[in-house]
Amino acid sequence: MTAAPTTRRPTRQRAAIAEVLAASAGFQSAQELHAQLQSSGTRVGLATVYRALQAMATDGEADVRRTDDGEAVYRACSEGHHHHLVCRVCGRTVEIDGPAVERWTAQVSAEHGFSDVDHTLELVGTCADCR
Amino acid sequence: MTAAPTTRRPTRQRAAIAEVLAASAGFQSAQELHAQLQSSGTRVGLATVYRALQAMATDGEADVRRTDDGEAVYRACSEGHHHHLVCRVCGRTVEIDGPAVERWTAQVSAEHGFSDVDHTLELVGTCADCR
DNA sequence: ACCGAAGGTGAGAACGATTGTCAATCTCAT
DNA sequence: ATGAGATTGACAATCGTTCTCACCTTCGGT
Repeated sequence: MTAAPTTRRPTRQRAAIAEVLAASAGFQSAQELHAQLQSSGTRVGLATVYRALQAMATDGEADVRRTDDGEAVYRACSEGHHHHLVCRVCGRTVEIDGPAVERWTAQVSAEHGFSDVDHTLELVGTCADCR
Repeated sequence: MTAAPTTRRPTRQRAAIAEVLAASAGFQSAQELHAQLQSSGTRVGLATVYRALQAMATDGEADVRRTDDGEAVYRACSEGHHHHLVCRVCGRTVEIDGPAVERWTAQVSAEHGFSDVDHTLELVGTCADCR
């Protein structure tokens, strides 16, 4: 859980995947990432994308989350994080920053004796234009 | 997404499913629930179990959560809306109530002109016992 | 109580994301 | 350069979940 038991070698594919992941702000599924690589001309197998993402998640280089329909989505771990307010009709997305929420989560976590707490917050509503 | 426009009829199967769900304390997958019904002699189709659980979740009668491997697990929802603090190691779950978060989301939503905003917040960390 | 209409059910097929398989390929240390 | 072992990729195999469709129930009117 703390170290990488299996030796991990640097490869062209891993680098490409890490790069694409780091380049985008939000969470992406393995399939989306694979599609991006394809369209950018980088030929990488889908299975490899899955394996690389899992490895990164295990090594703490990526965050994993499950969408409502069970798809696994990944995000580069170190980047600053924010949340999204999504319109359920047109899909418009607003990035929001929630210092208040961050503070609250930290407090609640501590109260229950939890450490290394990560959080996911998503707001879904109807935007002014779609009302 | 906000109301249940489709009329929902009471049936033997729905009742059985709701009962089993209410009878157990923790989260269960649709498959586990189905197995329980089978062994207790209640004959219900797996597809029906899935449909019923989804309906209950939509109607706010059940809580849904995704396990790390993407399986959907359900639990009877006591009442009111709350969030979860889940241990990433042992899966222990603490229900938390976040008036501060509720307030914050309402405010942010209003600021951006969004209405009927729903939110999902999940905290994942390592509990004291698993540290 | 009887009927037609619309929702509900169940068995099995279909789906789609993810994982396993295995020969070919690539990296690293020697 | 070379051999050992990690990595890759095309494809098959899993497995939870959803779809299809013919049959069964419940509901509202009569």
